Amino acid sequence: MSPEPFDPAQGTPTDFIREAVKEDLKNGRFNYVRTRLPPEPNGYLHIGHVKAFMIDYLVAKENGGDLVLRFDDTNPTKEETEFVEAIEDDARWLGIEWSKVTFASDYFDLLYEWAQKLVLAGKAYVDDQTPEEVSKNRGTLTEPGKNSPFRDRDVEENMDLLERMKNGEFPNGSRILRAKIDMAHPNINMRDPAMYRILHEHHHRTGDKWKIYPLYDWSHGQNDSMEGITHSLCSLEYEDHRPLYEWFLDQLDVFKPRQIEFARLNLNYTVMSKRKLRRLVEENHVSGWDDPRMPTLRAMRRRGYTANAILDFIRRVGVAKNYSVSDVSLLEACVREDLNKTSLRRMAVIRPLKVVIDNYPDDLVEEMDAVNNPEDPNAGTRKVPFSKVIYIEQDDFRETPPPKYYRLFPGNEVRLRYAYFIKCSHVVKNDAGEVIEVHATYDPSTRGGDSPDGRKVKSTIHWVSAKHAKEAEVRMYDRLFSKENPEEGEEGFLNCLNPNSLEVLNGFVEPSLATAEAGSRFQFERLGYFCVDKDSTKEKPVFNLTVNLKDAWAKIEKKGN
RNA sequence: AGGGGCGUGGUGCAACGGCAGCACACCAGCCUUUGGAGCUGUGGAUCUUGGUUCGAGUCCAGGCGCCCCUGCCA
Repeated sequence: MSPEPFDPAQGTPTDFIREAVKEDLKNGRFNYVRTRLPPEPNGYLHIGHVKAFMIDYLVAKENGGDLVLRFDDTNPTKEETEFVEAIEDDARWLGIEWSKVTFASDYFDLLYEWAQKLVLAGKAYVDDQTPEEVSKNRGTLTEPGKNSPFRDRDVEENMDLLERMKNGEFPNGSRILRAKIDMAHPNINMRDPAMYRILHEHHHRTGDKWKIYPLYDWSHGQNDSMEGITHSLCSLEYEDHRPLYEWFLDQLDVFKPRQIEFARLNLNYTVMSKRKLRRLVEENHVSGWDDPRMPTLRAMRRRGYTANAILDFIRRVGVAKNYSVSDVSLLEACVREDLNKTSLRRMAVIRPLKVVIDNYPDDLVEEMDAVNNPEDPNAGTRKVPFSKVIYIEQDDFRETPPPKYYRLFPGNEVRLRYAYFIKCSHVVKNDAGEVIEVHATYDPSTRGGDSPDGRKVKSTIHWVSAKHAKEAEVRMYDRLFSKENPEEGEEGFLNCLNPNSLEVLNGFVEPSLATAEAGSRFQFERLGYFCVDKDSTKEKPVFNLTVNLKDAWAKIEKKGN
């Protein structure tokens, strides 16, 4: 019943990173493998992170190495403890294992000593230029920068100034510590990059101890070295930073990990940047970080996605250096494949239409045997009550059937799943001319769904007994954006929100669903996979659409038009 | 324009000088007590030009296109 645990060794294709790591082991560059997960604790994990996480985790695991979960908390103005917990929780849910949890801030003291070493060696200096001057003197893509007038300060003065920066003697922004490299370097990251900035801010771990905080370039590689990370795997935009990563380590003459870059995950019909996701939440386009339409792990969990399905998707997407945008339909296919094997089937009618079976006894109730999961015989069967008045799906009835429509219409016979053949006799309409009630007759000899005379029907439809059904709220989700690439344009993504991304329906579910617990998953036959939401109550269960079933009829109908 | 990368069906990824393949999507059919699932099949790609080679997606040279880089963000 429970999904099989994810086996990294199974079917994980090789890629250029795995090959590079193997090569490093073979030629002795390293004799073990250790990677690191470097989330910044300033937001929730989204599916894009999963790709990076799995590369880090599996590369370590496949080579008998380990993974360090290191929070990159070098910027106290943006980071919060709340996210640390959430990130760990999501990562655990994915099945990722790490040997220890660390923080960049654990190394602030040692990192400061290393900075002093560089100052002493004449490789770093305190710059008093304003941020504007620093920026202006950096030059442009095509023009070299200009040396700072403070670049040639002597070592003693630099040491003194750095210490006083640390002690909080100077205001924010008044000075920075910079590496002394080359202001004319064609790679702008090498034009005397900043190492420390002054920030009189409270830090979620170190409190008020520090008045200066390291920048990413100065922190990350040094932390990698301190932790004995062999392979620092990151996304493409850090390729330009690799020369700097290596420069610091070379100057320091310390253990030197290897940085390798790969293309991050992008998904169509989705935005992935933290800033944009935050706007969706803050401007109430969604109900929160765990709104099931969001690409965050919290949201996907709530929606009913399994870790297995997400991991399978990541595996199938692969790893390369091409900028790429993956198709959400692949993700959906992975979810269907996983859920198809494991989900219990239930009947639910989400857009109800009343059907009265005129020749069925008024007070009779029969218990029909229904299969729980045709993909899994061990899932057994259950009883579903049947009676004279039932609900069927509005889509399953047409007064005038279009071509190729096999479902119920006047004069046509269909099978009620696990129950009887019924034939539509007539309809009842309201003043507006809408069909509000369908009348039918049943064939008592077809109990269970087969006719003794061998008569066939072309369609089987699902139903619930009106008398026994439980009312339920069903939240139907669709893509949050109506454009394949909502990211293009700054404001663009808010202009292409799909107005129909959430539709709340009130339907009826079979009685066995009345007590389903939050988080449990079912297939509603012929509709899709659904997950019980945390908003569910005993009085009114709430179901989230995880993903719909493939709908062949919808395709036929669409083509007809 | 300077630097760093990347160009293989619609999408994502393979092919490591030797028959361009896989998955999803698409299309057609079979089967079906889910128009689900499953099964079978079709179509469709090496950015371009030249070179090396018996043989080039792969190696070389030029061109073209796309992405990233001028935070005291990561």
